[in-house]
Amino acid sequence: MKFPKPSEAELRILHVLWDQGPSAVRDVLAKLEKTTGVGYTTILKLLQIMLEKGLVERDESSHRHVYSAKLAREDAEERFVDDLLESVFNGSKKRLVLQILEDATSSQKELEEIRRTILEFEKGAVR
Amino acid sequence: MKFPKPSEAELRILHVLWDQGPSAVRDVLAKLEKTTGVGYTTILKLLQIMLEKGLVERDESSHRHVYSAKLAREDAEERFVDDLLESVFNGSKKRLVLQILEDATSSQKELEEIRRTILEFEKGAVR
DNA sequence: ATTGACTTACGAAGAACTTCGTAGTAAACT
DNA sequence: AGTTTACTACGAAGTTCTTCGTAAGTCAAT
Repeated sequence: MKFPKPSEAELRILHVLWDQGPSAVRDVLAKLEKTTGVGYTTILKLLQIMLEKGLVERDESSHRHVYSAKLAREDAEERFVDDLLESVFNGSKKRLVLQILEDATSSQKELEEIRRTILEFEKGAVR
Repeated sequence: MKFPKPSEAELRILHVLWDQGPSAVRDVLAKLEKTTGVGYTTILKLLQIMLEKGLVERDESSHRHVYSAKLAREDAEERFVDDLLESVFNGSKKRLVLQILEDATSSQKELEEIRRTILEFEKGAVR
């Protein structure tokens, strides 16, 4: 277990770093202040904490520090999925997938998309 | 949004109530003390808090209170999946399913199981 | 009826998370 | 150069979560 699980607020910041690439505090704030209403120093503090945890790294060569995600999107996704599987579905991927399919908000279009995804995956991923 | 999202410890207790049905504190403890090493009053306190939140209800007719889950397993599963979709996968079920398939711990057997699950679902669920 | 075991209620402490205010420092601008 | 603006660092407060200790109530069995 290399990385700690990012908290909700940390995850919001990681999304920005994944989407925009290396960013200064103000760049992250620009993306989050509308949706979260959070202040500048909050983002700063969170990034500092994330730095300590190893979730991000920073470039201090200029006065305006630039942060980038050290935890890859894929790895974070896998970590969250594994945790959900363990804590909610007793490790059963089958039951998790079924729950996704049965989700009240599932549209016909989504279902078709998921079906195609699985077909393509099986075609490409021979193990 | 009727129910608050159960915390980790609350979820562990809900699993016991889902599996065993209505249970007293001691019954829950019996199932959890080996795995979590947690004490009696911890379970008691958690159940009291869960009662306040509406996650469980209790029968006080006897001195030994009996708790039962008010939040259904299905509803909890849906809630957790929806939250994960929102917070990690930007609402994309396709990407979540893909992540499950790509999960490092996926065995051939599991993949086959998931494929069958989807086929069966599509057969049964015409919309 | 006293003791002992079991139970509930309550408070409190420690940890993690989230947020912000304040102070100090660097950069930019007139 | 002096002032304004932008940035970092740090501390602290409020919240939730998890845990347990202690006190008080109930019940059964001697």
